[in-house]
Amino acid sequence: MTPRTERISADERREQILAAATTVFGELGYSAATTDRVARAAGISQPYVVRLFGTKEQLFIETLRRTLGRLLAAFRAALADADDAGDVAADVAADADGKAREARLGEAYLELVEDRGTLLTLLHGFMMGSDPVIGPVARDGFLQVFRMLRDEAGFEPEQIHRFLADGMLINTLLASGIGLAAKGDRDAAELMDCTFGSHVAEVLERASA
Amino acid sequence: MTPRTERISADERREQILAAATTVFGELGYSAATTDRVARAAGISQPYVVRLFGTKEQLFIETLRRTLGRLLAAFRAALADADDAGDVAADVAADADGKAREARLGEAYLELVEDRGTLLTLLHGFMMGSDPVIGPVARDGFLQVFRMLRDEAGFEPEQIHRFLADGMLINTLLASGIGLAAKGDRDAAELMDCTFGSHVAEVLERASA
DNA sequence: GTCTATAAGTTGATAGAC
DNA sequence: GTCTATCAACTTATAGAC
Repeated sequence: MTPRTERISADERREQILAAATTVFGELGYSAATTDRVARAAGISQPYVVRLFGTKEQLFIETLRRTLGRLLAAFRAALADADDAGDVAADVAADADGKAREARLGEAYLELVEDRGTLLTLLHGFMMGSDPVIGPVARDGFLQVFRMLRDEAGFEPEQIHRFLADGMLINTLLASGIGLAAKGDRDAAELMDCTFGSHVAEVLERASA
Repeated sequence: MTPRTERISADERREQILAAATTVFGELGYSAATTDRVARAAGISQPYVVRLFGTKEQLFIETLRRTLGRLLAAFRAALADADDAGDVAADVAADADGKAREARLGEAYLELVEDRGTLLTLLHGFMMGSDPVIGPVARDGFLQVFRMLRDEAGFEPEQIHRFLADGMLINTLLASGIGLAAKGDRDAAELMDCTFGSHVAEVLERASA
């Protein structure tokens, strides 16, 4: 007889819960999200979620850390790709090289963004700067991204500025649902088109769904 | 004998509550904020807040609308100033004129941002795009800003893009508390400096406090 | 115009069984 | 490794007095 819930290792279960938590926290934010929603999204009981992570706060922190880790990993993978491609034309000007890396990282970001929960969890984390325990985690993550852009991607200050600013605008358009609204609203469509080309606009529309 | 709470007109009281709500919603977000916190910030009882606004959701919507209205009003005032100044040199190239307006609006935004609650309330609103009743209000507000930049400020598409992107980055740096952290953290200071000049960085530091 | 009292619902967390 | 039962705290909203 199949048990109601399959017994799997604690590590697998934790990962499963963190994935579910990313969706739930992303959709509802930290305080509107409930451990019960996370539990049901993971297909287990609410007390078991608490048992495994101690507190809701701890669950969010681990979810946030995991998401930040994935973001950095995706960027690093994109950089590695960019380096490979760069070998072919190793002599191109450093400036063009920087642009190429920027494009690669941008693409990597868009791919991540297609998972709505991932990015919204990050955003919600950044919004909680005044929380004494979550705030430092979020800031630390942001600074890690900054250092990566500066030290590993070799971005110029102005490049960093633009990259981060565009990322935040994408986040906002996504979170507010303007990406989706663009289908039916003329101004929204024009806004999407003028802030980012039609390419990005399409990705955001898909991601909004 | 002075009554516990001074009796004032309902309109005055509503405005007072909305101001308090802006601070509380900004600091805690929609769902972590309680009607009790708002009441205490306004110096009245919790049931009275509910009595005047019907529901917490309605209170937030009115708070959000008021904040969006103030944002637009501040931008329009800045544009009026810019036009006055422009008269003196009415013959300058349209391009330079656009830049001047951009600078004015940027300054106006920074002034607003100095009230932490105002901007964070907006941000929280934008994050609630998937809420069936709050989402539309937030999107509508965003689009109003877009139309104002396009039709009243006469911004070029790329100008709109940059203006919005920079605004969102400022919001994030503020909300996450990196602006404040810059005082003690070398990387945070460099981040602030490289994304925005030292002028803006100083304002953001003040606003973070 | 404003309060006190309180009902009713939700949610995080604990205890203990299997 | 996972569940059921359940408590305690909190929060929105209502009723009714002043």
